[in-house]
Amino acid sequence: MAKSEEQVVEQDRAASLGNSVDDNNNDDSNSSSGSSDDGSKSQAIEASGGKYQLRPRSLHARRLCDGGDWSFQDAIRSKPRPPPLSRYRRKTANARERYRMRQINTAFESLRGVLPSWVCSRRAASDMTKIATLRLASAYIRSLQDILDGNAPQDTCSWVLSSILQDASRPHDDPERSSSASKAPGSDDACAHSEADLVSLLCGSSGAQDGLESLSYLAPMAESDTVTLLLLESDSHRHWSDQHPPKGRADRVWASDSVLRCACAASVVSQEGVV
DNA sequence: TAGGCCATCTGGTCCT
DNA sequence: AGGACCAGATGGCCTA
Repeated sequence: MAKSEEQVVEQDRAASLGNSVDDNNNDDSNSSSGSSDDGSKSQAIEASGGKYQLRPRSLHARRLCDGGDWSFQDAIRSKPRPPPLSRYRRKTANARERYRMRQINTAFESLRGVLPSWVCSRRAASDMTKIATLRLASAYIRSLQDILDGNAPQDTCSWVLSSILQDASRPHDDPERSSSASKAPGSDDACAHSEADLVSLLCGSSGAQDGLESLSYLAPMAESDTVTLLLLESDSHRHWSDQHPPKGRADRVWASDSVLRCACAASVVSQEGVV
């Protein structure tokens, strides 16, 4: 026989009563009840080289750590804890939460779908995490904005574009391309010669706040890989830019894909400390 | 084995 | 009251 909702509520409440405010705190219960308020603050242990911090587990210590100066006891008294949800409502809430998260994941999939393939091409599919997707999309949007605003490094781009276009016209999932990009460069003298030119061009065109900084969180790419990627058969492509000088906004937008690749490469080069 | 990413559960808060 | 949103906790899976 099914339990009545009241019974379930009672059961849940009884279960929750075992959890005081400091439930699941076993380590710092002493500090929260003792006189070590200063110590609780210091319990925000630095971890992972300062990238993140460990917060105290007890609410009391956490309030102190977060800088609140209100009375914890007063807060407890003035705002009684609401009863836990019934089992039915808990289940429905869980289902809603799952649905909400599915929607979020669907949105992430859509976002990955609208990103140009080359933006993600250097990443394995498994590397397109949510945070990576957001960062790439953010960089992509900012770079598009730069192009529309005319802030893109066009001199640089017009030179580099020619070496990019064939790559852009290839199938995006060409395994050879990624392997060639990761291949150890340096065997080609022409590449080695052009590398300095490229770097100087990229450095000269990437000002301190030219928008390329927005790409700084792209996946790190070795300078040698960047140059190898950009200089693939550059001579044969140079003819293209001669025959197709940028005319208007449409052309610029049309070339945005390649311009962005240039911007990404420039960003990566500067990120590698070449500048 | 540590660390990253993810899905899920859960409680708190705010809004309608 | 119930739903939406958020953040913390937890465990599983994968990879270096």
